[in-house]
Amino acid sequence: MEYSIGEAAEKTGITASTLRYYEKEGLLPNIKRDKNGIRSFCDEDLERLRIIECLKATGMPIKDIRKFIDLCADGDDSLQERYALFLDRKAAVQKQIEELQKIEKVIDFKCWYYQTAIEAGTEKVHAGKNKIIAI
Amino acid sequence: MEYSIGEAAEKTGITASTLRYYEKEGLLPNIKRDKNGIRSFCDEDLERLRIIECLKATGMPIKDIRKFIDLCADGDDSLQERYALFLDRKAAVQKQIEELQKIEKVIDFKCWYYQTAIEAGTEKVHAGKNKIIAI
DNA sequence: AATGTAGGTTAAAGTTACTTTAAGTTACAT
DNA sequence: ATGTAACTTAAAGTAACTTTAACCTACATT
Repeated sequence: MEYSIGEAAEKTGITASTLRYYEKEGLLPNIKRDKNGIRSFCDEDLERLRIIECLKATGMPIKDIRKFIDLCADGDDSLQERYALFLDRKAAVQKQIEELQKIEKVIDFKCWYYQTAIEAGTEKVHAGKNKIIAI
Repeated sequence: MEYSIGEAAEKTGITASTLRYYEKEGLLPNIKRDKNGIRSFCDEDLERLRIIECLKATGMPIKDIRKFIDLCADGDDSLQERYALFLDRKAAVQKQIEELQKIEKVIDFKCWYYQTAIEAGTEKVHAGKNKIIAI
C-alpha cells in the first residue's frame, strides 16, 4: 500500500508538516516521489515512523534517532549496536515511569492539601504545620 | 533560610539561568533582592519551585503554570480552581504512565527482534514473517 | 472555458523552554 | 593591585516543531 502525506499523517497521527520536517532531518530516507514531486509513503515508512515515535517517547533527541536510522542502513553489521540502543531506551523508559510515579505522589499530597483546605474554608488550616508551606 | 541563586540552583537542581528565566516569566513573584540587586531565595521559594517542577513534569506549559501561580496569589477564593487543576494533572500523569508502559512493550519487542537476529547472524531471520517489517 | 477547492510543494518566520554568550559589577583573598 | 568567583542584564542560539506565504496541479462544477 502507498499513501499520500495526508493519508500517512492520518494513519500515524503525525502532522504532514512534521513528516516533511522528519524527512528533512534524515529520519525518513528514500521516501518515493511521483512525477510531480509528491511524496508516496509505503507500509515500511509507516512502521519506521512507529519506531521513531517510540524512540521519541523515551526522550531521545531527533539527532540520535537519525543516527539509529543510519545504523539501520548499515544492515547486519550494526545489529549489536541497535540492540544495545533499545536496551538503553528500555532503561530510560523505566526511569521515566518511576519519575512519574513520584510526581503522582506529590500531586496526591496537593490534592489532599486542597481538599482539606476547601473543607476548612481556608488554606490557613495548614499554616505552621511542620514543613507544609503554602505556595 | 535564605539562598543565593547559585545555592538555590544547587538545592533544586534547576540551573541559575533557568531560575532567572522562571522569574522573568512570572513563576517566581516577589523574589527578594539585596542592595546590590542580588536575588535571595527563601524556603517558600524553593517549595514553589518543587511544585513548578512537578507541574512541568506532568507536561504543563510554563504559561499555564504561571496562571496557577497567579491563582495562588488570589488566596482562598481560588482553592476550588487549584484543587481541580491538580485533579486534572493527576489524570494527565496517569495517562503518561500508561503511554510509557505501551512504549516499553514496543521496545521489548524490538529487543527480542534484535536478540534473535543476532543469534541468527542476520536480520533476514525475520523477513517475510507476518507483519514484521525491518526498519 | 473559467473557476473553485482540495490536495500537494518549498522556504522562511514564529514558538516554547530553555541555554549560551557577551559584557559588566561586586566582594573577597593573595 | 590583581585575580577569581559569583552575581547582574540583554541578546543570540537551539530543538522540535508549527505556521505562514506563495505557489502548483488535478479534478469537479458553472
